[in-house]
Amino acid sequence: MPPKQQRGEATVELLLTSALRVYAEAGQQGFTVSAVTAASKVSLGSLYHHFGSFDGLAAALYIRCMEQLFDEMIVALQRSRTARTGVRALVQAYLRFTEEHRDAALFLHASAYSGYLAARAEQIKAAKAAKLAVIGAWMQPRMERGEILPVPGPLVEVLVMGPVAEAARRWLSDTYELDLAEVARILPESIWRSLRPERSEPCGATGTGGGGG
Amino acid sequence: MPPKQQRGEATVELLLTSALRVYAEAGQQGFTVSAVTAASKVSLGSLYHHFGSFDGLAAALYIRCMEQLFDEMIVALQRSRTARTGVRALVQAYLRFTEEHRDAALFLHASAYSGYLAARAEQIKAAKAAKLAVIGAWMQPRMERGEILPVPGPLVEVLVMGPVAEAARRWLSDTYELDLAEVARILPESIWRSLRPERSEPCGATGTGGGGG
DNA sequence: TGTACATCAGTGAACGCGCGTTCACTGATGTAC
DNA sequence: TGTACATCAGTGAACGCGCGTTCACTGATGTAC
Repeated sequence: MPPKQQRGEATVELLLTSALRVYAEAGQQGFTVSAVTAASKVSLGSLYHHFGSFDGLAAALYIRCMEQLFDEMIVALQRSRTARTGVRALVQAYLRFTEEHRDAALFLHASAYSGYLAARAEQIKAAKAAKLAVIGAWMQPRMERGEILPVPGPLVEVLVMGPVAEAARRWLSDTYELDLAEVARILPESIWRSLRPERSEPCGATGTGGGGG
Repeated sequence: MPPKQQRGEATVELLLTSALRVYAEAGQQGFTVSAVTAASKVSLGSLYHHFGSFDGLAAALYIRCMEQLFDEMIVALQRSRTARTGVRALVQAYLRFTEEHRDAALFLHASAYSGYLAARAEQIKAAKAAKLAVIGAWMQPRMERGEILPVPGPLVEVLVMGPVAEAARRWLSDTYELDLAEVARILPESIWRSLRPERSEPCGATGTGGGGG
């Protein structure tokens, strides 16, 4: 249900932005229709006109944040040539997004099991798959060329996204003191170490077999 | 507020067990006081007598599951001698717990941002810190001996728990097809590769300049 | 250009439901003498 | 051992609140002739 008039677009934008702010400021428990209408000054009926339900709004917000994160990772990835620089770029893009869009990152992490996504799980899965396919297309030839350890596909994702996501979660939670700049310095290479092929030469040599670019 | 009579203990146990089942079967949205009292056949007043509030019950359940997971990891860790076998044991214990106590693992992951823990954040943090201290005590001398890459403390946690947690989340979500047995075969060594010191052999020198201790 | 009409966008009072919580109470258990 | 009393454990009807949602409506925009 995309809006068909300009003012509709503006209202949708205002609602999503306000919803994210409400979530960031009031948390899961304070994330309610009335809080969003109060924060946005948009009327209740207008919210329902555009999103059909509160879950609908939440799902739309989730998809928007998710695609934004993926798009930034994809841009970073496609600037890279070797497997190593690609993996490092993915990790750095994720961390940069987390820092620059704290509220969106928090919403993404916190929504994972939140129930309001359950009804639209298929839609969300499809949106995610579309973005993952782009990343997969970049990775696949490099895996085939042996620039990445021959590990089953899903495990590559686990090894890359696992540590970054965990670092992001901890930074977002305030409970742990985590210096994101330090994480950005160390983590990309640490993650790459878990993925790079073992050295086959006697010793030294080009390491990743890359050198290119 | 620990129960002072045996039948009290039994009721508490029954409530926690039922709550976990309710969560597993009905999800976040179906996780309500009335669902728990219905499932456990314990009266509402009795629930409040023991836990004070519904959040109190949820927090108690969270702590119980969390400590169970940590305890299994700690047992596995303390059977190990080298840094490598220790890290592998931690990872494997986590995966085993996930498979054997699916409901508890799900509850742990899903509760992370759930709001009902917010009020007791301090208590939970303390309980977690107590367990982490045990793991830390095991790790520290080995880090000092250079058996683990000299990476800042919190990042070791991120590198170990990140991929395991991500794999667990994916297995729990049913959305991805992930063979937990395969994960258990590959992940421990992959994670170890991100933590082990670089080979210091013939040509490479000590790499990070660590060695110390 | 003016008018008529359809559709889109926005409004806000009202509603019903189910949630977490309270409370006055009964029954069981433990303990003191 | 028996009795009296305090505390713990358990009960379930009742309550109030705030949630998501509905709906009859007005106003704005776009379009056809």
